Amino acid sequence: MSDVFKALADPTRRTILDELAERDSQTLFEICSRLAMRHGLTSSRQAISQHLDVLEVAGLVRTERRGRNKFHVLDTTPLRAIVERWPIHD
Amino acid sequence: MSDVFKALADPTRRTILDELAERDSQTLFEICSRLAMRHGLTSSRQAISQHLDVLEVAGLVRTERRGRNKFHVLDTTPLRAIVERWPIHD
DNA sequence: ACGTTATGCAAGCGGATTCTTGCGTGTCAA
DNA sequence: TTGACACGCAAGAATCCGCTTGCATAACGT
Repeated sequence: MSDVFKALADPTRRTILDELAERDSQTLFEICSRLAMRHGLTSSRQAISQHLDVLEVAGLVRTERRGRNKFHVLDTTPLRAIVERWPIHD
Repeated sequence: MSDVFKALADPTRRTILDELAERDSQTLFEICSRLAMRHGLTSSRQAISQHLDVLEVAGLVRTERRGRNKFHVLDTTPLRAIVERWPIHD
């Protein structure tokens, strides 16, 4: 549970989630280039790879290997616990 | 926006939000003693005071001074943006 | 088989965070 | 007015995070 909040605490990781929300099932290289093109991020491949590890441990990203590629898919179910923990009033 | 996630990244701060969700409008001393009694936390008064500052900057806690007391109330409206940013499927 | 491509692993550096420590300020009660 | 109480401020130490750097591994094309 703590992993989810720590994962969301970094702006680069939140942008990665945005990118995966737009286009699901991307490889690391796709994510790197699209982050640079569309979101103006200049992070290196290794940095983004480490961010994806954090997101995967938090359960916000699931992965699937095919050959030498690793595809990443968004999983927002851990976010449900946030809303259930502290009810939102109007 | 980033302040909200950073505030939620710390387990002590999340416990403070839990405590304020149970019993709203508490002073710093009330929060300190109830965190120790009911949640088993051993943080000092200054540490909790700094945590409350972080939560207030994030907009998750609002405060009101009366005399020498400062009352803290929970505000969950910043959490709405989280759910709206990445839609939750079933 | 060989080079290229996509990714993994791990040590180290710099900056941010958390907590402590000590003192300062304003408020209340007697 | 005096002392006790609730809280604020700020500097230092220890720890944590994100990033870089360099090398390693495995799959694909030719």
